[in-house]
Amino acid sequence: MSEKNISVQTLRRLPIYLHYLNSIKNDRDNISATAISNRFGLNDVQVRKDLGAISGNGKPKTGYSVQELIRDIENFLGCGNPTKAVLVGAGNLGKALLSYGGFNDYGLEIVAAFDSAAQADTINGKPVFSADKLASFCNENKITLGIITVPASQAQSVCDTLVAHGIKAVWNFAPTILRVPDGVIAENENLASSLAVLCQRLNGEGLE
Amino acid sequence: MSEKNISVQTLRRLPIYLHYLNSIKNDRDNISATAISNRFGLNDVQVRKDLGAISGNGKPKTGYSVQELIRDIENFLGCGNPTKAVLVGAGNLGKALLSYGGFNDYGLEIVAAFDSAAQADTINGKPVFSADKLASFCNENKITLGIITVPASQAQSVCDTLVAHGIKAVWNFAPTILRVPDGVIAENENLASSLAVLCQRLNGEGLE
DNA sequence: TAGATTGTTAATCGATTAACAATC
DNA sequence: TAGATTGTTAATCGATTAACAATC
Repeated sequence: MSEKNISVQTLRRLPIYLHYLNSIKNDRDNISATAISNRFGLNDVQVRKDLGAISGNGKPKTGYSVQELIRDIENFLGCGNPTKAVLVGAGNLGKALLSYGGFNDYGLEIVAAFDSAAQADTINGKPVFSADKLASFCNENKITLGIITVPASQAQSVCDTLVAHGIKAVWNFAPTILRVPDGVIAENENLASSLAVLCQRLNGEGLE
Repeated sequence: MSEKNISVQTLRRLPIYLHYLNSIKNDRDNISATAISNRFGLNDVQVRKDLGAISGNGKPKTGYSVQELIRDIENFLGCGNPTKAVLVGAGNLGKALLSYGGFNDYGLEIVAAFDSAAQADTINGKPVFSADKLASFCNENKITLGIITVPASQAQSVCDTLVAHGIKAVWNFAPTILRVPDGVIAENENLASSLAVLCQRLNGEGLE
C-alpha cells in the first residue's frame, strides 16, 4: 500500500536484472538501461521504467550505479529479511531445490524439509524430518511459506495440512492446480504450460 | 500460419484444461465453460474463448463433450507426434524431469540423457550417456529440443554445443539467461521470478 | 557545446471482461 | 416454452513501445 505500485511483469524481471548486475559488479561501476535491454532482448524504455519503479537514481549520460541498483532491487525484493519456508517431499525435485543455494539471493530461506520416508538427516545442510513432524514444526516456527514437491496425488492433502497450520502461501511444483482458501496464496509452477509454448513455437511457427 | 492465431496466454492454459479434463473423463460426458472456469478461478468467457480457438464444438445448454475437447486440445498441442528431446545434466533436477512421466501427455518425449559423470545406465527406462556422446547423438537422431539441467556455470557451453549440432530449441532450467543465435528458441524457466511474485504477494500486500 | 542517456507523456497493442444475441 | 449455455462484438484494462523534453 505504501510501496510504489509495481506490475507483476516488472516484478518478474527484477530477479533477472539482479542476477545480471551481480555478475558484472566487479567489472564496472555503471550501466545504462540500453545495455541491460540488449543483454536480454528487451525494450530499453521498459528496462528504464522497471528500474525507475524501484530506484530512480539514473543519471543522464552515465546510467545507473551497479552497486546502488543491486542494493535497491535487493531491498525491494526483501532479500535482507528472507521468508522462511519448509519444503515437503524430498524426492529428486525436492533435493534439487534444497541443493540450489541461489534462493537465498532472492529472499527465500528453506529452513527444513519433510518426507514420509526421510532417508537422510540433512540435505545441503538443511534438516530433513519425518512427515509427521510437519504440523508442529510449522506452528512452532511460525512458517509462512510451504514448497510442495510431492507427487500430484498427495499435493492437495499436504497443502491442506500446511494451511491448517498457519502457512500463508504455497509454491506448488506438483503437476496439479491446488485449491486454497481465501487469504492463502498459491503459486503453481506450470512446467506443462512452458512446454506447450516452446513446442508450439518450435513446430507451429517455424523459426520466427 | 495456417493454424488459427492463438495467444500465448491461451496456449499456457490449454495444458491445464487438458489435465483437468483427463481427470474427469470417466465421471462425465459433458462440461460447461463455466464449470471449468470455477475450478481454476478464471473468467468463464475467457475459457469459452480459449476452447473456441481450438475446438468450437460447444452446444448451448449442454456444454462441451469432454472426449472431444481432450482430442482437440491434444491435437492442437501435437501430442500425437511428440517432439524428441535430449536432457543434459542428470543431477537431482535432471532426474526429477526424467522420472516425471507426464511430459508424454503434452507432446514431449525425452529420448536420452547425458551427463559428464553418468552414474546409471538408465533412469526411468531412458538411457544415460556420457557427455562426449551428446554431439553425435543429436546429429544422428535429428534431435530438435534440448533440456538443460546442468549448473549455471556450464549452461551456456552446453547450449552452444546443442545449437552447433542441430538443436532448434532449448528449455533452460539453469538459473541464467542463455544467448542463442537467431532461428533458435530459448525458453528460460525462471524460478526466481515466480518466487519474487510469491514473496511480494505474501509480504508486500497482506492477504489481498 | 554536443551527445548520450534518463524519465515522462501519449500512442499502441494485446488480453480480459462485459453485454447481449443466438440456440439447443 | 423457458432457461442454461454458447459465441461474438464492444468496452475496459494493463503492459509495451514511441516520441520527446530534460539533463548531466
